[in-house]
Amino acid sequence: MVSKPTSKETARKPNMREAILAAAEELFATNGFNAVSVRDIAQAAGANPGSVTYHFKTKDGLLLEIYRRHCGPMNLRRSELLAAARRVRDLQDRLEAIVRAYVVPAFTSGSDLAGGGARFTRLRAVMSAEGNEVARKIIAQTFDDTSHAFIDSIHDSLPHIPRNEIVWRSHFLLGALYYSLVTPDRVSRLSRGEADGSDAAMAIEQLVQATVAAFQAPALDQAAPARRRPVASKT
Amino acid sequence: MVSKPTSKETARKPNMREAILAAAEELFATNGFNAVSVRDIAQAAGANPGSVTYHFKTKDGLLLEIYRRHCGPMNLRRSELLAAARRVRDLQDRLEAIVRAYVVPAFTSGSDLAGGGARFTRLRAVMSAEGNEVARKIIAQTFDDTSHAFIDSIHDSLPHIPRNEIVWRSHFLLGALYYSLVTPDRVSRLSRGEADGSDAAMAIEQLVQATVAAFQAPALDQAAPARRRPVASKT
DNA sequence: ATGTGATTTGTACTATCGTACAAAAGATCA
DNA sequence: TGATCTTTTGTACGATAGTACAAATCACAT
Repeated sequence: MVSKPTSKETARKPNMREAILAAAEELFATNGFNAVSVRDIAQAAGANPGSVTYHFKTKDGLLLEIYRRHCGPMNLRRSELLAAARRVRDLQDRLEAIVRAYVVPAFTSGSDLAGGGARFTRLRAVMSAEGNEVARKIIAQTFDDTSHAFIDSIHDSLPHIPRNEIVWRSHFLLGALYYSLVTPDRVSRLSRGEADGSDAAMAIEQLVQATVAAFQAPALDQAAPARRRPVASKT
Repeated sequence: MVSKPTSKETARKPNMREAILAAAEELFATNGFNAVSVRDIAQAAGANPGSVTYHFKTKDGLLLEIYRRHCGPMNLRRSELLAAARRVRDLQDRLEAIVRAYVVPAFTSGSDLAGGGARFTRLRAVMSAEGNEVARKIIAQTFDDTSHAFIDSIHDSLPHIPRNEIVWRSHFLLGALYYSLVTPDRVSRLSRGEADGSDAAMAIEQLVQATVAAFQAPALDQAAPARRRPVASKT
């Protein structure tokens, strides 16, 4: 009962549990939850199928543990970066810093987990698309607070934009962020090989630049209504 | 139960084949490909599992037929709207019209198929996230031409922006579009019920407004480099 | 009414799924 | 070393997956 260095320091020895988590993360993020079997995961981790059951009880439990592993550190990092961003004086700079505080942790490692940031964000994107229930629950109760904090901070920088519209634009930001991680090859393809969709640093810069401009767009109410002219629809 | 007059084609009578397609579309778009069984689809369509095999041979064949059904009409509609948009004189109006020509067919019906536009786009988003091979192939060879046409048209309206950056921003647009259809409830939640994420007309307007501004943002090269100051990172 | 081709049904087969569980192997310390 | 946990292995079980196929049913021209 004693003498087990309470799982905090076990990280040094080659750990089967960690290998399973990493393999599951990668496979889920690439192929979705249902397309990956417990046996696939075990094989990728060099483990026995029964070992997965032993450590995580069920497949859902494994997914849950992946989320638990990442949510805390990523949220913490975001909060720190957001706090720093809010201290920026210049309004334009502050807005950019806030957006960057939201984007950067999603692309880079959220903790000491090697390169797990982008992979975990990609996983979240896929689970979100599949309407995974386990993920839905834990995400709503983990990230909604942070999202509200970001929205409010952006609203402080852009008080003339209604909060609802900032919500929409934040939503677009998250969608763009997700999609950039899910299908980076499409960027390479459409640019005819001239851009690399897998270049995280470039993705961040492009995303921040585009998003800051999107946030700064005039609100819908305030957009000159005379200019609005819908394109002809056939039906 | 007699006498549905066989007007020329099979299109008029209540068709089991159509019911299966519609049910599959909805289920795939909501839960992903692997989470939905052929039996689920048959039950939702009020059909027999064997009927699915009869009409579409395999589950992949069913998915393929869904794509075939929608890709043509949606592409056609987009081309028409794009052609009209390109004729707009005012540059600002033209850019907005182009973006609208890209967005509107994704949200609304792409043909006579009832309300299928948004549903099919949601399906594409989910298949893209899951890395579905069948979808990947047909999408790349069906939509890439159209995407290039849009990118080139936008580039014509914004010649001072490098084409690569327009590719990035178009990519963000598609990501935002997808995500709006995949999790509209998140908009409702984060706006504390004040906005309805399922309001397609509102989503279109918000998306167009934000995206036009994003496209008009200065290029990365041209963004005043003195202003760029990364937020402090801890690691 | 009947024959014919198209469709629907019912069922069965094999593969693989998630999970359970007992036995083997390692690890830890008196 | 032997006793006691912890971890890994091997295997098995019931459920469900995709698909095949023969029989039943339907639509309709003759």
